[in-house]
Amino acid sequence: MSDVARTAGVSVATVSKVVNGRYGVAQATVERVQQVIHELGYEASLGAQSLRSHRTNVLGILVAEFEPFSTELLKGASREVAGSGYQLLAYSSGDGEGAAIGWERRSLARLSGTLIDGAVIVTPTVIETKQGFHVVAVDPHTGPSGLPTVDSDNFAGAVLATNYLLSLGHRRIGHISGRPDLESARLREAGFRKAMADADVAVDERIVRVGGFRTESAAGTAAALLSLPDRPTAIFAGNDLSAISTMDVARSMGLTVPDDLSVIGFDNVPESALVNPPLTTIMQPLQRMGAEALRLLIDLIAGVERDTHIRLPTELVVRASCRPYR
Amino acid sequence: MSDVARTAGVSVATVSKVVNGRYGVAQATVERVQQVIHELGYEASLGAQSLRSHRTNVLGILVAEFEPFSTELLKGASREVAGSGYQLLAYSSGDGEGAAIGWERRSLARLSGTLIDGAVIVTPTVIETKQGFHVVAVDPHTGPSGLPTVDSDNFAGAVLATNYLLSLGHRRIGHISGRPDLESARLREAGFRKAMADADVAVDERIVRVGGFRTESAAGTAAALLSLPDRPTAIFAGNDLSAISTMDVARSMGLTVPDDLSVIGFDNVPESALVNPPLTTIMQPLQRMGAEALRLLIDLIAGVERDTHIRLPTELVVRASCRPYR
DNA sequence: ATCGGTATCGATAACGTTTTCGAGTCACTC
DNA sequence: GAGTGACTCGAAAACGTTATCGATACCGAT
Repeated sequence: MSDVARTAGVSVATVSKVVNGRYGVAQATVERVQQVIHELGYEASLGAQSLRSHRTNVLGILVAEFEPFSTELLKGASREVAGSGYQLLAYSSGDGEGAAIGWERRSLARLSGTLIDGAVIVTPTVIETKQGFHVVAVDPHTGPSGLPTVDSDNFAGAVLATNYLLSLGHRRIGHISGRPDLESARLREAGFRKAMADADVAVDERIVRVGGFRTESAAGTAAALLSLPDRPTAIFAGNDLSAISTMDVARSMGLTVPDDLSVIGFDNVPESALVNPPLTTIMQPLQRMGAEALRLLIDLIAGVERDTHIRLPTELVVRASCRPYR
Repeated sequence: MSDVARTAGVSVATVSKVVNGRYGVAQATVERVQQVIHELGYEASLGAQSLRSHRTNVLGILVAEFEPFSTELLKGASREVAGSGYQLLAYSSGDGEGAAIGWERRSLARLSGTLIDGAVIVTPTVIETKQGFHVVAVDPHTGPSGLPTVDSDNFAGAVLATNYLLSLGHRRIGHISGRPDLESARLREAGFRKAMADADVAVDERIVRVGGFRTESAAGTAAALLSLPDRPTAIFAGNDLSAISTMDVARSMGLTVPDDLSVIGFDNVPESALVNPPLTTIMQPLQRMGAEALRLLIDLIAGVERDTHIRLPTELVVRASCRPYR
């Protein structure tokens, strides 16, 4: 900036005023300075700017890692931010495996006082919101709490999945649930039980087990379920990862999907369409969730009065991993 | 930070030393300060930190938008950054459509003096590298120039695609090329011509036309090609978007793919597996490109001597959009 | 000739850090 | 008991920007 000032023959203060379009600079000076800025390719330093003015027109989206789930959200957010006058900054603390819990608090502390005007946090655990700074949570571990939240209807989606299996004639339906500390996992299990109850089908507790939402842990659970003497004819997995893992295990045990076993997942990650057979699953509108979260954040900053909890509908996506019983 | 200093009964200078593990602080003091830091949940402000020290342990990845191409790169980069001691910050200028060219220069200027220690830039056009600051380009418009670069073997991939169509017996093969200002598009066309020449098949210039890599423009080109009296029996599209667009146009003209027309794409974006029929295409290892770019950047910063141009192999992915001629 | 008002600009403090360097304390040595 | 060195700590400057406020110049009016 001082380069620009020197070249244009003015002070840095004047350059700053020109950059920010403040009143009190002669028209001729404005043009001259802008010319020099253009020539030198000057661009304000984000760091210094925010340090002083606490306003950057940059919104943050904080994720533990850039995996399929969060990158889909990112796409949606990116589409929404275009033309809003904001820029988007995605930040990952990069501690592999999200090993260090509390990443969301630390990242937020690092970026909030400075750098960004507001943030979308993906699947946060604990969240104490510093006041005067706006935060939107997407799919938080604990379900909608005090924070403005965007999530999808996990309960209804689980009912959808279970009813689909029931409609195919399955009665002996197993469930591989997610991590018990996650609200979404609890809701999916609850939806499963509700649908079973409504259909007057008793749930056999021996075929409802924790799979933990991860490939390896789900594989263990699937193997246990499938080696029972009266194994389930269909399995509702808590997420697509678990479902895919279940199909692998089934194959390795000599079972073919969907002939010997129907499997349905949850999430509709891109991979679910690529596996063999393509996975029937419940879609969460991830991109739309990202877009809604960003819109909500922008509105909050602008002071718009609105509903601060958005729940988006889930949908059944029928592919080829389920088949009528018998 | 001054809060921490006051609570711990020391000066901010001492706190800074503790945070950065500098020598010259008594063991007892270190422990007391760390205790207070933990209690107050203090985290250094990225902005102020970089402003002063020009070292943040944060690497940037600059993209025009978060679309499938760049988010795949991002996944790869994210995996690579884990455990490296760096954090990852993805930045998008957010001018929809990349309308404003020069976004890469402006974003870089905004973040480089401060905030990030180095950057990966995705599909940049012009790039003047400020010295003392490390930049890696992924798939640059102009091909490998002075900058350290990661790209995939577009030429060999195009040869692969063309040879596949030839091996199916097609002779009348059309090509919908990309934007002429992109090196990758030029290389793909060149590969196409090379393969045709090697097979002693003449290229009919009327069925080689610019499609521009975008859905709408490619649709126009496809429509023109397919309404020729002697339309091609197979089309090699410059990228998957163009290929998908071509299939749509073919369908709307009453042609079925692959029976009446074979189509092959390039990129292997996730969407290509989801369309009907699933698209046969050439895979670029996007995630691996992201990972390689990040590794290269880290090495450059560390001063490791190494090759600064990485070209990754492409691969044929056979799905269902091509069929033998006759 | 003086004054008030307006338009324009620049000096300067502040934002939250890091780094340098000098000052203070203490134990030891001669 | 004074000098020496090692160890610990804090004052202050600097990074690049923005906001405040006072300085200057010029104009027209009294």
